[in-house]
Amino acid sequence: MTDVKSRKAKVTLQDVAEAAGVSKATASLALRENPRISEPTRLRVLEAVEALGYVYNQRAASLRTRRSYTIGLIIKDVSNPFNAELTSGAESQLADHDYSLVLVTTDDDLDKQSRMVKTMLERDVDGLILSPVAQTTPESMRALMRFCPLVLLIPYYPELAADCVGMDDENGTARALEHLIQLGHRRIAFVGGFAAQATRQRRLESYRDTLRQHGIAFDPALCIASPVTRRGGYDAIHQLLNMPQPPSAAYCYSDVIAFGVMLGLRAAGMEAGKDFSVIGFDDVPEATLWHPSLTTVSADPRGLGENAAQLMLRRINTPDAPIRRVIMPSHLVLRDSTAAPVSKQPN
Amino acid sequence: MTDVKSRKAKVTLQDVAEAAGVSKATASLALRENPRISEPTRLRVLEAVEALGYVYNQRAASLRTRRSYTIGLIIKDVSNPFNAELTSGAESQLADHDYSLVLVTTDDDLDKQSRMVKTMLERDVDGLILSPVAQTTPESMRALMRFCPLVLLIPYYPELAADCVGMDDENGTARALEHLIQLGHRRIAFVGGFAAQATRQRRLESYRDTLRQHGIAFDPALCIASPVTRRGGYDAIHQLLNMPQPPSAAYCYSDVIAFGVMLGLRAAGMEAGKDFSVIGFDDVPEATLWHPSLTTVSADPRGLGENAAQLMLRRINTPDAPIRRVIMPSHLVLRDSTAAPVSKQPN
DNA sequence: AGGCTCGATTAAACCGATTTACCTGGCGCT
DNA sequence: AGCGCCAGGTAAATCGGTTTAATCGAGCCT
Repeated sequence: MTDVKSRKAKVTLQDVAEAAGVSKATASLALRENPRISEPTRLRVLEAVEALGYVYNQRAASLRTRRSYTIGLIIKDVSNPFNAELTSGAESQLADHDYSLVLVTTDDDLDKQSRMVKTMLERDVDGLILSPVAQTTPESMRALMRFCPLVLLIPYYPELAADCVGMDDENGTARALEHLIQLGHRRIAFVGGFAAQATRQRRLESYRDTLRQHGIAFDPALCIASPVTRRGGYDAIHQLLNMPQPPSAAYCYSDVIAFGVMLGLRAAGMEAGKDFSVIGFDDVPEATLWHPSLTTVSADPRGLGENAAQLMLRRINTPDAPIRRVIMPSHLVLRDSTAAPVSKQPN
Repeated sequence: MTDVKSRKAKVTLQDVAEAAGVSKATASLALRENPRISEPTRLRVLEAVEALGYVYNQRAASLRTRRSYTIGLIIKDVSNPFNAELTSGAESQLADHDYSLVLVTTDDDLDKQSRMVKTMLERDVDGLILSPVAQTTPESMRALMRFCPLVLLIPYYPELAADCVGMDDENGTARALEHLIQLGHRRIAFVGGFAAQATRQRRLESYRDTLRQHGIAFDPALCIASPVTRRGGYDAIHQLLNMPQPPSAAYCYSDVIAFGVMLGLRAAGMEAGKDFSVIGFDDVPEATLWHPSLTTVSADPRGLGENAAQLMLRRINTPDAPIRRVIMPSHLVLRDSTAAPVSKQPN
């Protein structure tokens, strides 16, 4: 129980070995519970550890073992609740397996992403979980994979042989639109996101397909691109309501957009779930809290993070395993922001 | 531009040195831009780096330099928006100074906290930013400080000589209550949190003081302890409304509690901002979105995280600097969840 | 020519662990 | 007694950098 005041006094394995009257090698093996070390000596070492207040230096060890037990998570921004949940899921999953999470954000900037990837590689993480910014090229990802195991987070590259976890955009979108169509809606807007986003492209396609299957013509004027922010949704709905033939419902690229749409509706004297129907995507915790609560496609962000972590651990433990793409099922959560259209619009 | 397929082929500084026809020492010094190395050789080294695709191994270097450029952040849970913002602030601040953030969560469990602290120490972080769980003892913190620089996150220990960043609970609380009193409220509840929480103690004290200053008697029956969850607020308001002399307003320990209270009011056929006044604490992003939007004490979680990171960097760079306690100013944000009481209650 | 200085470079120690290959003493067996 | 074997330990190499002290050659001066 040495109560040294100074912070400098780092106790090393060497010190422990000396205190226990054994060699450094023995001390190391004893701590790793190697059977070659007899029980009595192991106990002596353990005592010395206790007495000196030794703390194991994982960093030093990793130099030899070539395992840092550290995974990098690169996302655009933690404050977004979807990403916060995702991070939470990944962190807890990794912690359960004695891995640590080092978190960096890119602010959706390709340049910063490159810098951060470099930093992570220099930090010698055992793997990288990456939610790439929109402009990321498949080539750069391929290059990255030569340096460390990689799990891709949402926008997946079909041409890239990489583990990844995404969402079932198609099914989610189809369910959402079928719900609206069933309620009687015919003019349904698609709101938010930009054309460059792969995820949006997939959803947009499903949107189109589903409409077609139900004999509804696709009207490009009803597709509004916008930043993925509340403001984006707010402005988009404003634009839509001012059309000569406005829609009666909106399928939104994300909950955040949907919130903006709902605010915009209120500002226009309308109410979601009464005069207009709104569906989001993600099911962030806020979705249940809004008034009216938001009907949305549930994407289970936490599960996404957990799965990404699991894929990573699997890859690390069996590097030659076949690549796996996990598609998280998504389903429609019915709440109060959707209703039949206010009539007046014939079948 | 060697396009080796195998991932194993780690290029080391030694390889670079050989390729550039210099010694390992020279290569190292060249990369660190040491003036002792002549420009021509430095360029040769740089070329070799490029040609071989060398990536610097910060981990190996840290063994000698004794700097890992890594800070541990230990919080209870990332999915809580307040903590997500805080994390975001800390991360971006650290990234600006080439430090990385390793994130771990405790789930508000003392045991897990101990394990995580140990893990972080073994990972040899340069410092620890810790938001301690309620039962944490000052002694354990003091012990921890012997191992690495420490910045404490909210519940601050007056008896502990540690850098910390907290919020101005007193001022925020006083403003909130004065606002309610000004509106005409006399029976004002204090809702949420548990007696063990230091933060709650401070706010409760300010609550009491402010009431006294305005000649209002303190009624312990109006103070309801509860878990810091929506459910906690929901149940608490239920209990309060069933009192013989129910309050007309509630000052809540956190926004989350306040949301629960508002839900509870609605369930009881009442509406915040009309039949009852509600004030929260934290100003999480959701607060503006609720209907009615929540009057709350703004605590700037992102700023909190940024300040914590700054304190940490300062401590690392000047270990002997006097300890600093940053109190983030908090102010009342007036929104729609407060109004004059429904009369009937005389002065 | 010899002595000095100085700038550029390098050999070798070091950081704190892991791990391999070798050593040693005691025991059982013939 | 002699031999082999084994359990229990240890010396030394290793991981990939940094840093210190030493080396080396060239130029300058007298």
